[in-house]
Amino acid sequence: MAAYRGAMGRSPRWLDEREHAAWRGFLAMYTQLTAQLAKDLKRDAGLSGADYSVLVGVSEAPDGRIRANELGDELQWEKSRLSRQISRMEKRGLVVRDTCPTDARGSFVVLTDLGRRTIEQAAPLHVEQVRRRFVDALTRGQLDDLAAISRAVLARLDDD
Amino acid sequence: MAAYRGAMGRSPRWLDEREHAAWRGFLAMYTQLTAQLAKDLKRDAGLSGADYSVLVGVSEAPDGRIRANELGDELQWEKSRLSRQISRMEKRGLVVRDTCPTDARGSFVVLTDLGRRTIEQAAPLHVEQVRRRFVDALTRGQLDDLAAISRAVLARLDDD
DNA sequence: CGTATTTGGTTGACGTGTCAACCAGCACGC
DNA sequence: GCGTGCTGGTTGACACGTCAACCAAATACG
Repeated sequence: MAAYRGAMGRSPRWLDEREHAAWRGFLAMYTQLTAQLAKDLKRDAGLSGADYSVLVGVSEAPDGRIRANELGDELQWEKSRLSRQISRMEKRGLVVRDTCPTDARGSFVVLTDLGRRTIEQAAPLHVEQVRRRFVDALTRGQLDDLAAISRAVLARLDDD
Repeated sequence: MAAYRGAMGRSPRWLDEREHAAWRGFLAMYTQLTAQLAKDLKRDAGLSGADYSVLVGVSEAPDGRIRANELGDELQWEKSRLSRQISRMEKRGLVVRDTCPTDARGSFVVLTDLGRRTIEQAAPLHVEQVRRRFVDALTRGQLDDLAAISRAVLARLDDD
């Protein structure tokens, strides 16, 4: 979603220099930052970002078990997305599915030993990379600025 | 790439509250913002974000023609990604490929009439949505803050 | 109670992205 | 000129995501 500067007939309010710099910079920064972090994570722990998110979600739940349902809410993922991701991770032995005794439709996602070892090894490395590539590049003030910016945009999205 | 708060043995420097808020907020904001903009774009113009970027890149080039090569550099895309994207767009009649007279290996991507009509219709609508959902949610100061933050992170990435 | 609706989850079809292998053509050095 | 390597691009295999259709179990409600 790059910007467009071509000809147009009486267009709406175009982006001025300041707005354009913010928007393009933001997009480029996110894209490159997450691409680099994904590479780091793959190299250091053999995980994709999706793998990592799921392992974090499951490992934080009591006993390393969580209803697929809840995990989906927490990650804000569509159910089909979660289902496919869990299938892939199950094949690799990181998690297993378990039936839910109180709701026959539902299922639990359960961390395996391998899954736990994997996330416990991956998490500190990942955090270190986030720090190196993101947190440490910014001042405390900038971190607060960014948090405020994020809140403002999210609030706007919620309004609509 | 959510954060991890589980147990760990003498981990590296964990993220404190401020850092965590900035990082999680940033990720959530980007994810939701771009998801919404993608929906807008699909609904308003039948385009994906990738379609839009390509159409912008091609339409800005003289005569609506650009070397695949250059387009890839501009978008920072891998060549295989661009190749597949162009194939899909060619099927839909938005662009066509053309051979390059001065380098038999190379090819041009050329905007069709449909492609031009499409981007000229889509661009103002898209910009309006970016304004609504992003630019107008922030103050001028915040736009400048975000641009500075982006520069800082990108500079850090470049160093490594 | 019995039917209607909602909820939890899987799957098929397909769009999209990456990596590695591959091929052809250019460019450089001797 | 002619290897040798670099560049431009495509493709196969696979990871990942969405949408819509589907199924079964739970729940709501007359």
